[in-house]
Amino acid sequence: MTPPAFASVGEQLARIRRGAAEIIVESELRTKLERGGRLKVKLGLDPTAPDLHLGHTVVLQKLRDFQELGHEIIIIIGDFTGMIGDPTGRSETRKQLSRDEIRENAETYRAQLGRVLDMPRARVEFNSTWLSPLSFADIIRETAHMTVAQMLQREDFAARYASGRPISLHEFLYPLAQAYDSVALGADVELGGTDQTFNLLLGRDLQRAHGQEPQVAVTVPILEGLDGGQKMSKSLGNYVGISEPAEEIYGKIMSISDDLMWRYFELLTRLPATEIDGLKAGHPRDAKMRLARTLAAHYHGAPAAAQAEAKFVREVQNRQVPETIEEVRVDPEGGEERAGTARSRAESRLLWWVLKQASLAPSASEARRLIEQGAVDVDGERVTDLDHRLAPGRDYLIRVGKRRYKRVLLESGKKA
RNA sequence: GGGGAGGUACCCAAGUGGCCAAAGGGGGCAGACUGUAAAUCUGCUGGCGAACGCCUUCGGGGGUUCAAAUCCUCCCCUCCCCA
Repeated sequence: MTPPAFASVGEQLARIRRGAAEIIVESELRTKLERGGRLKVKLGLDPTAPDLHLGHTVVLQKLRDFQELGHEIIIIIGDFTGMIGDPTGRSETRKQLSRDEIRENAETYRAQLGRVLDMPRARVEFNSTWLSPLSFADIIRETAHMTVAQMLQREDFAARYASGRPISLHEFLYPLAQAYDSVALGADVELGGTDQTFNLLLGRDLQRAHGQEPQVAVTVPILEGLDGGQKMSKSLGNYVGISEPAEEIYGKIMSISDDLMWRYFELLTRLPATEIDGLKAGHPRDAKMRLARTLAAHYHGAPAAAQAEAKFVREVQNRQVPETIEEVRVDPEGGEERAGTARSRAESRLLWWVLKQASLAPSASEARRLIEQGAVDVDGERVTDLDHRLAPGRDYLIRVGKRRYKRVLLESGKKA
């Protein structure tokens, strides 16, 4: 495949700048572009979390920009560094992944990355390729290029050090390993979130130490999660995965705050500014629907997005009962035996017990709380009576909370 | 090596013999309000066929006591200061 002819340096820079947080150093980037060759543009990915979410797509879109500008993009699967774990404040050493797990995760990555990048034209590397052969002596030589004071410039190290929380020595090696990747590749540009700034800069230092021209660091903003506060991450549960069904993406986007919505418009879509301004003038709900539709369509196509929207309007805005509801069979004889209580079972079962059996509540206590708080509907009727019983031999439409429906068939219990 | 401070529920953090299933905050869940908004207000937030009660839970193991998050003891882990 022939790469498209390079756009002018000015156009390229404009494209790269858009949505970027920082370019360090922009004049160096200009120089590199002016030479006219394909730049090696690197992005490192952590192999332990192969489920990409919208937060990841911010930087991936930027990588896509470089790709469309004709440069060589290189995805580094951090299979070696993955065993260290990037110290993000949580002091947790990760377990080493097996070869098979890594291979499997890499495949998952490839499939998911394909939703944003042109994978046939992308280069994928595993950093174990050059990191595992390093000897202890090699590593010592590399560590000699950095100082503790330098490490403590990194914000989360500094914060932990200041507040007396532990910093394991090996955590210092993560940025070093990442920097070494840049050396091994001779990277011209490295991308990352702003939280990666330190690591990217260390790459520059290490490249210099190896007599290479330092890479340019291009950072993108960190996307806030659905809660609008912390960054989007799987472990915080405030994320939208790009592999999620269109209706999930749609629904999750509709639940974000208005403030956050504009942020998402800016970082996740490529809508022209004028169009966004137009949306700001209208009803925020409509703007949010537009955002939800746009993102759902991006990963699942326009038809699926339209369907998701229709479903949302029907079930959520118009509060209609969903068309498809999970059905659960509950055996009235189920559960643990308890002396003296078996008699009443066959005739009827307490609602809270049924909720637990149908997995509508994790425990009987929780089920009771939900009933007491008015969160439970049976066949459209709110039930707040803890003693409410259901007769076996028929099914019930039970709703818990705003949107959790299940059709529960309480069996007759006359088996054998 | 010496000295000091700590490890409490999902997270932070009170509690230093019974009134402790353990204050307060965050988070979460639910209700009200809505645009499934957000914000706000209110309630709930270990488990067990209610309440009463019982069981499990205050780093881990032993022990003292009628009674232990709290006292003793050994062990594990973290941080600070000095060397």
